[in-house]
Amino acid sequence: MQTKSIKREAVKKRVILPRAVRRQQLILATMRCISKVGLSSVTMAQVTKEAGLSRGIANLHFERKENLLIETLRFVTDEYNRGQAEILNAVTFSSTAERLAALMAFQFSRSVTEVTKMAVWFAFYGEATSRPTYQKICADSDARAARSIRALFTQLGAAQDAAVDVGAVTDGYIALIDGLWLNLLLAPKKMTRAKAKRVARTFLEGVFPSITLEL
Amino acid sequence: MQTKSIKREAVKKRVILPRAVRRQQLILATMRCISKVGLSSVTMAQVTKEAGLSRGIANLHFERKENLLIETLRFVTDEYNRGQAEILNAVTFSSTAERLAALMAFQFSRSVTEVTKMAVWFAFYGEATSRPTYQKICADSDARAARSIRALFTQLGAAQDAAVDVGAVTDGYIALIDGLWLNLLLAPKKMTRAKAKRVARTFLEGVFPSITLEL
DNA sequence: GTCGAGAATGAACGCGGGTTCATTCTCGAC
DNA sequence: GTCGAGAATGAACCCGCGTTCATTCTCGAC
Repeated sequence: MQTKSIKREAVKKRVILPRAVRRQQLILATMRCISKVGLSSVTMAQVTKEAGLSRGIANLHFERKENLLIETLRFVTDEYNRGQAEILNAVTFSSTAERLAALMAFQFSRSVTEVTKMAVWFAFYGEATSRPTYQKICADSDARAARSIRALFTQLGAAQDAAVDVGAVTDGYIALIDGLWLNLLLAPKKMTRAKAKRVARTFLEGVFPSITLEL
Repeated sequence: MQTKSIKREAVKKRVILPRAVRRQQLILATMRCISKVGLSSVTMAQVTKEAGLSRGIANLHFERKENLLIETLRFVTDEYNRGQAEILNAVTFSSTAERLAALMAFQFSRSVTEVTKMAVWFAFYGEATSRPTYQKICADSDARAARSIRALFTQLGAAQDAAVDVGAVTDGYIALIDGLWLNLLLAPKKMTRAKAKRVARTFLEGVFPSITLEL
């Protein structure tokens, strides 16, 4: 007799999916919401709606809102660190300069500089001062990133004629990238990915005079 | 007969002060609160308590919470821009290099890098993506700062042997300072004001080889 | 002194948001 | 097919926060 299915449009069939899938759906929805309305006014209702799921599901998979936020931050930092590590550990580069060029290309790639990700990144940075958990995640991520970049710069420094303060250059390069990302986010009309790359190159050619960077 | 004043400790006498004073008290209290609990969880109750005033006073002087927050952001950016302009417009410097050194000293002075101020600064940056008003205030402040720094660097560039991409160097310097501030805020144990200054100097000496910066 | 303007107070209100949980639904085991 | 475990739902609850406003207090004008 097909009673229910006749002329019933948009019948929402309940779907059951693995925990990991649900968690990722919610994390991605959270990122979109943060970049849309800001960390300080994201609500659970918005996130679950954005994910196309029911009200209570976030609590089912993350217990508390705070956990969802923390996992979102971790998701973004982990993804970045994986990408960076992939380049810095790859064995396929024929020169250090080439590896460095690849790093910069990655740091200013569309994928990394996507508003959705950078908005999340800086939203949490902005709250890190008052939230030890955020601060720790950010600091750990930064430290990991710094260590491998420092190694790269040590190689580059050894190939120079004059002595280079590798520590200062590493700190400076990382700060420069952070600052450029911030600019990219706050004034996208004034700062572009191409311009940012040129700025970074100018800096590197300044401190490593004998380098040649093809981008 | 002195009825009331005998043995009455902590008698709260109601004090009436000019509007401007009250506003500033509230703004300063807001800054302390933001750096303590974060922009996303500041409450009016906290702010007024921190200011040692009554519950309703913030609404009396600012109407809505949002206005208080906006004025707080403006307060911080204005103060910074006034300080920077003072150095960049001063007529007392005998050389451009000297003026630049003064700028750096200011940018990493105790007063500017105070947690209370930087936490506020980055808290609003973090929300700027989703709040046009914040974004505009930040962008305007940045633009003003950039213009005068660019003028300074144009002078420095003209004194160099080789051609310098002044636009790129200006953008880079500003990004570098922002990034160093962020580091100072997030990892104060790893980055110090002295170290940050050294990093900035390394960068400048790289792009302006013939400069000498005494700090 | 008296009076009025308006600054300051804080109790009370209403709404919006996180969280809970009874209920419904799905799917694999048997 | 039947059953049970547990995934998913969303209405309901409750608390906390921004905002309001009747009331109190201060101070300058006269």
